[in-house]
Parts: sequence; structure tokens; C-alpha cells
Amino acid sequence: MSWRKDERRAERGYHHGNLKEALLQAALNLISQKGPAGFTFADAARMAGVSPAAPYRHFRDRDELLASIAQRGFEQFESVLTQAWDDGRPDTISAFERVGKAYLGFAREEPAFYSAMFESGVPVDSNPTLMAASERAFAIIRAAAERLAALAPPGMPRPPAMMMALHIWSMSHGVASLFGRGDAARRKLPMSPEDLLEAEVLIYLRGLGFPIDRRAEAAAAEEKPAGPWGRPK
Amino acid sequence: MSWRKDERRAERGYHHGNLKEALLQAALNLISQKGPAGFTFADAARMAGVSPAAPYRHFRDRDELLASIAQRGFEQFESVLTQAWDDGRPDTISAFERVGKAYLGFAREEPAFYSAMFESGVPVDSNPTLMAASERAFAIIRAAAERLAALAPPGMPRPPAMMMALHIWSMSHGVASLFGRGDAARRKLPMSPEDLLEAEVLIYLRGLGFPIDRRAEAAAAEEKPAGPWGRPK
DNA sequence: TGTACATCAGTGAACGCGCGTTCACTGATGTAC
DNA sequence: TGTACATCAGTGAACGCGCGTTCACTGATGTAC
Repeated sequence: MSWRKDERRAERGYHHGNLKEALLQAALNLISQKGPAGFTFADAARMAGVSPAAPYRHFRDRDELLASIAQRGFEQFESVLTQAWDDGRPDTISAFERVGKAYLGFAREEPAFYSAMFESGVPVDSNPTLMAASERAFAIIRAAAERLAALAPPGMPRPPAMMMALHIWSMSHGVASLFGRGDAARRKLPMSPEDLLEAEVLIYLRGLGFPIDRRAEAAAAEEKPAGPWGRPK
Repeated sequence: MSWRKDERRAERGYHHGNLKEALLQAALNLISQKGPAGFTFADAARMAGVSPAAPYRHFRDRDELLASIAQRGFEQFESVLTQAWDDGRPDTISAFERVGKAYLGFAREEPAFYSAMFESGVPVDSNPTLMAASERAFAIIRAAAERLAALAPPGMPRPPAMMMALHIWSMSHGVASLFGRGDAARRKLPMSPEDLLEAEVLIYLRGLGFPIDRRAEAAAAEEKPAGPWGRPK
């Protein structure tokens, strides 16, 4: 068995070269396998092929590693949302819908990041750089809401963008963490989380006075095969 | 130190009498202190004042204990929601609002239950009785949505109750788990989670065609002191 | 270009600790007669 | 009413294990001259 380790070492030499990165990747792997609770410092070291003392050169303790992951998660999240938003092209509404889908996509494809960011118990506001990363991600949603609010038809009271952003965020997070997660705790749903969220946001926007076509969202409900979804008789 | 333990034993005799209950309480305590990850079987035994082998008479392992807590959580959740709903008295809309507040109240006052139910990684659908308890709780929201849907004014297409229920649930869970939690991971908000959720639901219902007074929800936004909330200029 | 030296990343052995789990046991309780 | 016995809940000692953390160390890298 031990030749494996030796071989690894032979390949890479005494110095790893990129251990910090490797530890983050290893931890991510472990989190996505066993949840944020089920990874240990020693585990990560083992997976990266170094001795259990090596990680201490890069992280003070397990919590610091976890916080680093959450931070990187927020950065990647921001980048995904930014790309989806694409500064509101080609039009605000469809870009907005793309952001919603990107949100769910991230939660499903990166459950390890998502749970480190939102469910690991890392208190975001205790770490300034983590806090800043989190706020940069939220800022995308907020900017999109701002643009949407500016689109308010004449005669309609312009909704506060911050409120809209918080509403949209809570809808997205709610759907993602109940029905759209990438792990075993995902709850079954008689439709795709994407459709559920899209209908939810459209109805909400109509409630704010936006002229949303009623058929678009009705279609989302009707197209599905019958089931607990409860097609109206 | 050991007299403490002896004294405890002297008080209660050789048999504990209600150990299963005591273990559940102990675990709840530990979870609310350190999160669902931070409690151990041995810890719970110690807190209940019994030997580390004693819990095995009542639970196969840690996971079974955790599942029991989640189950009890859903039962209590159901009871809280049922009481708040009060079969739609005095009128459907205000009872519905009460349910929303009760949802947030439960999440804040029972963070240990809430996280065992929704964030502990216990897969709900792997355990039939847990699944059933979860469904009974959701059924209250669904029943309320049903009554609300039946209230649709003439000429308005009646919204599918299941969809409404899922939308409301995701909003409530989103607000609760981002802003309304009872532990350190709670995010700061320029208003109360209750007001945020209430406005969100009202706007949503208006989007479905319900005649919701616009002032009610505007008030929620305006009454607050200025801040990041972004009072319109 | 070569050499000496400082710096740094990773080693591996060691430690104390608490956990999960098992075991034969013992004390208490309930019940049959 | 009393006694014998079965059942059951909790004991406490023991185990192997893996974790977090420390330590003096060593091998590699970079740099000053």
C-alpha cells in the first residue's frame, strides 16, 4: 500500500507546489460526498497526499479552510450570476430569468459550495473578506432588480429595488435549498425547480404591476404531466 | 466531581425512567448550541446523566436519534401551523398571514428543530414515518392555499393550489433560513423578516389577481427607518 | 558562474483525547402462581 | 399476601480508531555576493 504514497511523492517531489489549492479541492470533494459536517482536516490532507501536519502551513484550522471555501464559492457564484445577467442583454426580463436559472444551476451543480456558503454555519459577518464576497454576489441580484424597477410602466409606483432583490433572493434560495439541491436531501417535486421558480417570480412581478403575459406562466403549470401538481379539473 | 454524578443517580435511582425523552432533549440542546453537526451520541448521554452505553437501548445510532428529532420537529411544526391557521378564522387572508408569521416564529424559536428538519442532511424520503410527518406539516400550507384559491374573484382564473402552496413554502423557507434563523448564521436585514415575508406574499397574491390593498404592503416598506433598504427618493 | 545561506514547505513520529461500540454484569420492576 | 422468576434498563470497563495539534527535522528553492 505504501508504494502508492511513495509514488505520489516521487511524482511531485518533496514540495507539493500547490498544496493550498489541492486542499481546497480535496475539502470540496469531501463536502460533496459527506456534507459540510463530514470532512476533517486530516481527511483533506490525506486526499491531497500530504502528511497531516502539512495543512497547518496554509490554514489555521478547519474553520479557516471552510471559510475559504465559502469565500471562493461566493466568488464563483458572483461570476456565474454576472455572466447570466450579461448586463441585461438582450432585454431586462429575459436576462432576469436567466439569472434565476443560473442561481438554481449553481446550487445543483455545486452543492458543496452552496452548502458551505449557506448551510455550514460559517457566520458570514464575522469575516470581512467573506462578507465582502457575499455582498458582491448579492449586488448582481440587486443591480438586476434596480434595472427591473426602472422599467416600471408609467403610472405604476416604482418598487424599492432593495426589497425586490431580497424577495427574489429568498424565492431563489427557498426553491434551491428545498427542491433544487444537488444532494440526497433534495425534496421531490412534481415539476422542475426551474419552472417552479420562474412561475413564482413572474407572478410576483405581475403583482408589482409589470405587464407579464399570463399565458407564459400558465404554460409552465399546464404542460406538465398530471400528478400531485394538481391540474385544475 | 464524581459526587455530582452519584447525587444525580441517587436522585433518580438506577433506572432513569424517561431516558428516551431526556436524550432527545439533550440532543436538541446540543444542536442549538453547536449546530446539527456538533453533537455526539456520547455528549447526549453525558448530558442526560447516563453512561455512554445507555442510549443504545433506545436508538440504533446517532442518525436514528437525529431522525427522531426531525420527526418530532415536523410534528410540532404541524401543530404550530395548524393553530395559526385556525381553519381560516376569522377570514382566510388574515389567517394566512398568521401562518406566515408562525412559520418564521418556529424557525427562530426552534433553530435546533428547524435545522434538524431542513439542514441536517437527513434524507426525509428514506424514512416513511418521517416523510409522513413532513407531509402532514406541508398539508396545512396546502389546505390554506386551497381555501385561498377558492376565494378567487369571479373572472379570475383559479390558480392551482399545489403550485401556490409550493411557492409560499419556498418564500417562507427562503426568508426563514437566510434572515430569520435563530443562530449565528442569520444574515442582517434592514427590516424584520416578518415584514419582508408579508410584503413578498402580498405582492405574489396580487400577482395572482387577488384584490390586495397596495397601501398595506407599501406601509411595511415605508415605516422603517431609512437604511440600505433604499427608501425611494 | 558558483557558492553560502536564509527561507520556506512538507515530514513523520508522537501525544492526549473523545468517540462509537461491545460486553458481561447488576439493579429494579412487573407478573405468575 | 408473599415469593420466584423473567424481563428490562442502565452500568462501567474496555477496545480500537481517527482526529487535531506539536515538534524538531529535512529537503528544496531562491537569492546575495
